[in-house]
Amino acid sequence: MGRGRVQLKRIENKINRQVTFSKRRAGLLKKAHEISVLCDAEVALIVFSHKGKLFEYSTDSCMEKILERYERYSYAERQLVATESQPQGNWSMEYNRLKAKVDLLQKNHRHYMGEDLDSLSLKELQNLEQQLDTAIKHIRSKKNHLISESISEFQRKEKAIQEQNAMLAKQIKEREKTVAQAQQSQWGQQQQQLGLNTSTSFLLPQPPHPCLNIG
Amino acid sequence: MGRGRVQLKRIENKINRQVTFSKRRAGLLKKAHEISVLCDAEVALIVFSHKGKLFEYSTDSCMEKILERYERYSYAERQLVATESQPQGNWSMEYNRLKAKVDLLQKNHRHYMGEDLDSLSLKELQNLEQQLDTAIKHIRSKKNHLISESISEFQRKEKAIQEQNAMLAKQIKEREKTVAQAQQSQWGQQQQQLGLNTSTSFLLPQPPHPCLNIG
DNA sequence: ATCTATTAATAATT
DNA sequence: TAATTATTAATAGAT
Repeated sequence: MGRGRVQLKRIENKINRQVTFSKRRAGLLKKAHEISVLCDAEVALIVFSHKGKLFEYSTDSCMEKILERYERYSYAERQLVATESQPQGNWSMEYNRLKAKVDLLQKNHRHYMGEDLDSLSLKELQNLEQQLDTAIKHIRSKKNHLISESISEFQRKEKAIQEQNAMLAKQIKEREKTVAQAQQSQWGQQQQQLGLNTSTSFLLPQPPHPCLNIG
Repeated sequence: MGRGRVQLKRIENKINRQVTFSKRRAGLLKKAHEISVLCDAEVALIVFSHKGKLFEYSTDSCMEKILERYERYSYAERQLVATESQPQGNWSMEYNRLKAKVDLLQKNHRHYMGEDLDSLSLKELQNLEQQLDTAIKHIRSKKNHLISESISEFQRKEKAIQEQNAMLAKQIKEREKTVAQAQQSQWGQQQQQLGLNTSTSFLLPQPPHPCLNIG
């Protein structure tokens, strides 16, 4: 949009760069405001010029609140960056920085517990509600996942145990057979020892049947 | 830019708002990147959707540095305020103690955001769910309280304004009467000045009635 | 998601 | 720095 297209790289001509910066900065701030109003979004925009001058836009002019909200969201990564070493220089400053962080986290935590809500605006309450709603959905989904996992684990175990049972029952049956055969042959031998003809054995009582009922 | 111009006010249609948000968000992030490259500027852009989802852009992906620069630039006071009670003895120990606290709070916070749930047991998840449920109930109750408060505030205001309206209307009517009487008496005087008997005045045309329609 | 008629942004120029 | 203008880019509404 302009006479001729433009390469996405640093404008080397200082004057042009300055002019383009002014124009595009205005456009960017305008668009930030527009999306904020049109789409009911919360926007924070910070621009430092090449020369170090600050320009900013924030929905409802409350940059601080938006930045706090941002920190709440992205603390996880932040911490990884900040958890390296201990401060080399000003202990006092670092200590206070950390203390402020603790205060903020504790305040947030109370809000997440549904406490100390008096200081919050309607908008903030709505944001909080939405956040908690999302969180609770995640938690329920995780919980349900765990539950269904443990159910299928139980089912697996049950099946395995039943199979083991069946195998054991089979083994027992086979052992019975072996025992029966052994007893039978032993009994035959006893008859032989008694000098009786095996052909007449069908007239004699059978050996007792070992009966093990399972389940 | 688009078919028909657009009013700068919240898009009420939910679908349209969502679509416009997607499109404009992409455009905004792109433009932020462009000005950053073309003009060698440092840009931080944070966008929370209506639903609370976060989108961000930052030059060279170092949001932290830019936010710190911002705070240095415009909120130098902040750090000065927090300089009160400090540990007298072992700075290192106190610092680490505080750091541990921050870690714990952040871990909790992530859980309250529905993140990092893998380390939690079923029991812990159930506790968390219950806690959030309670919190959300408090928040909703607070929210509803605020809403009903602002509704009755509006009603009060409406009533007051209506009463004022009625009073103003009454005043205007009285003023009309006064004006009419004044005109009437003026008209009567004119008749007298013309030497006519006032008793015959009923035969003469009445003075025009000044009619001020309101609403 | 993709298309396209339109508006908006802006690069070059004055 | 501020207009103007010729172009390109963004996007609203439609599909």
